[in-house]
Amino acid sequence: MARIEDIARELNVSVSLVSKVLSGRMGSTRVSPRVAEAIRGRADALGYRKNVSAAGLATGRQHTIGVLMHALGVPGSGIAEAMLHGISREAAAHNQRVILQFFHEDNQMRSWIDEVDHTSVDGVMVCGGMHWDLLADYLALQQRRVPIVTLHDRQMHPSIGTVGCLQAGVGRMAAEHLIRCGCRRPAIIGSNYSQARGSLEVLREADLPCDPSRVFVARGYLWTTGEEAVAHFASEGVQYDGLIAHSDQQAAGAINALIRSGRRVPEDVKIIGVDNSAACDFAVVPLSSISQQERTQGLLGVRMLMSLIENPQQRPDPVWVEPVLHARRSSAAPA
Amino acid sequence: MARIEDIARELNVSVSLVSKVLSGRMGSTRVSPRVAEAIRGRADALGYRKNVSAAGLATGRQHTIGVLMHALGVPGSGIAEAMLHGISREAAAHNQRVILQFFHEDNQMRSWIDEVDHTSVDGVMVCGGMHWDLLADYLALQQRRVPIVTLHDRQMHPSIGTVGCLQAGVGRMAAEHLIRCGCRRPAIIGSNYSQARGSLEVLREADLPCDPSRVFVARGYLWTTGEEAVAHFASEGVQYDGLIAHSDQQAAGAINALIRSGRRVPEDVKIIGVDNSAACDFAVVPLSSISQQERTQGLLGVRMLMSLIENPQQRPDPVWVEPVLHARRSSAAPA
DNA sequence: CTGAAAGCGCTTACAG
DNA sequence: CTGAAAGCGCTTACAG
Repeated sequence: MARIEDIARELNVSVSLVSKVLSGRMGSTRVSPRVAEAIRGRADALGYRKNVSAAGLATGRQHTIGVLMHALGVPGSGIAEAMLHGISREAAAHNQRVILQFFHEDNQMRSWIDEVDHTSVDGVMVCGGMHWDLLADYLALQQRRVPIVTLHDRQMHPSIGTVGCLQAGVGRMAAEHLIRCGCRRPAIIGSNYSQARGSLEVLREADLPCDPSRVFVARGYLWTTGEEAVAHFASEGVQYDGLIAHSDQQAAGAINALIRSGRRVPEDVKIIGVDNSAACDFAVVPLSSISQQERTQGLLGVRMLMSLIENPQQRPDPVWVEPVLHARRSSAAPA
Repeated sequence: MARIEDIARELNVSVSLVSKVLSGRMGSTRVSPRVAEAIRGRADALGYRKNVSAAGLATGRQHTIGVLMHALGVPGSGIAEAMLHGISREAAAHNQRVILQFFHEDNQMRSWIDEVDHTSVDGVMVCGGMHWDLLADYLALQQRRVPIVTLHDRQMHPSIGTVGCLQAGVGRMAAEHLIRCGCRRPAIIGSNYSQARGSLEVLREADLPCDPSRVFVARGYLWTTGEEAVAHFASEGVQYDGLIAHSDQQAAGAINALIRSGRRVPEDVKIIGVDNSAACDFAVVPLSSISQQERTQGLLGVRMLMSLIENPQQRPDPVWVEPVLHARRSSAAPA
């Protein structure tokens, strides 16, 4: 509960000087090292801690960023947590606190944003599902001088900073990998349009079958959709020697269904998922997967946001992280 | 950027009155509904947002709680995220912001705590691994008038509020379940001492084999320890018809190893894990598991912390949530 | 009952 | 160069 004033009084120096020394912002002021040392020593001895509200009120900087996480990732994927780890660590490196709020509905998010301005956070980061309905709210927030960075796979607006991973690239990587492993007729569990498009492009370029019948359009990323896809392709008589899933859960569900129907993975069908979740390693057949580097996204997102906070006029180009392939046995070529 | 003063001036009322109306704390003051309405209307029209730093400085309440998360849960378990969801939602219900920081080492945590006092957060919640080394820091934080609640499975100190799940109870539940499913000779993958003890108690009470040789002491909760346990019991010649694991990853690793060695789950060996993670549903053999209700823990933790913030003198009794059994095929009794 | 005024603890432009 | 003083925007005890 010691205040700057207490230190100043005890040391017979001005409050200004103590403030300047303790905040490290000396301006044009000069102090003898002796005095500076005395001030710091006294602060320590008194257990002085800066009152962040008072400092924030005076400077207008809160040293706080808001993180809004909109239901991200399939349960167990661990991607939301990875992103938060990246954000948390990088924010700490920039001496920023992180205010976290999870959301399930647009309206919760809208009312949170509506209450916020530059006196509560220095900037805002939005993670998870992209919601065009919220664009107007994001822009309104910017008007209130709160810079915003989204961690999405598309840039919603030129004035909104974005870090993400291009989904078409993920889809391309999956298809290229299966082809490299010897697949000639991969099928696709298509939950993500851009990923599916990327995969189909690669198949077309390689002169492999790529008609729409080879894509099972799923509504979601859960393991059940993987089972459904296997059943669907069977009932439609679609032949395939590879399966591109859009989540690891999906891929796991598909593996289970295939094994149950007597097919072998990877001998008969090679499979690859997305998320590189922990379960890839301990699946019956260790699962090949593609990581979108969520942790790195979080880190780069914070950097971009900090740079926007320093210089609000910028319109930074979107940053796209490269997906990373993790090949495991589910896609292994015959030995 | 509108301030209370702007509203007051436009409406020709006092700043005090506007503050009282907008904060809803009228004290002994009375306003006509007409004036109150006018004030609120003007605030809306001007896009007024309370400056939380100024309010915090004046009242001493920050409407913010700090959440320190110390590497919690095996990757993919989803328990850290569940806990955060519970915390985030309940904090919002109490109109509190959540400041989140992840930690990997004691010292990071120590220095965070050391910088904090009641002018930056109203209270602190500690989740994840229990670190006795930090007890002194927690108590020092309390001295600085910051109440603290830990989400641990033991109470570290009578003055520290605690919400958790008693590990012996988890162990008991696992053993009781396997016995109910027909196991007469369960073995244990013992990563958690208290859980193992609980299971052994139940075995002893049921007059089933419970000598130490039936516990494989593992160092960690990853799937590899599950494989190691199966190999260990095989090489030691330990016979078992049930396997109690202390994480789902472990259980999954064990299932894989058992299947590879030609044993059937659940026919030859019944297995149960802990965490009730998403992967339980899409494992080759859907995995029975025990949930420690992390989401509920988070919720109750916030409630306890809020109550400590209102009334710092309390020494609330620890709250232990009941573990919840989720039976799946891996432990199914013969049909 | 009402509102002017002091105060929360810091920062910094600027008078001396 | 230095430090007194004003100011950040809110809250609330208390003088009238």
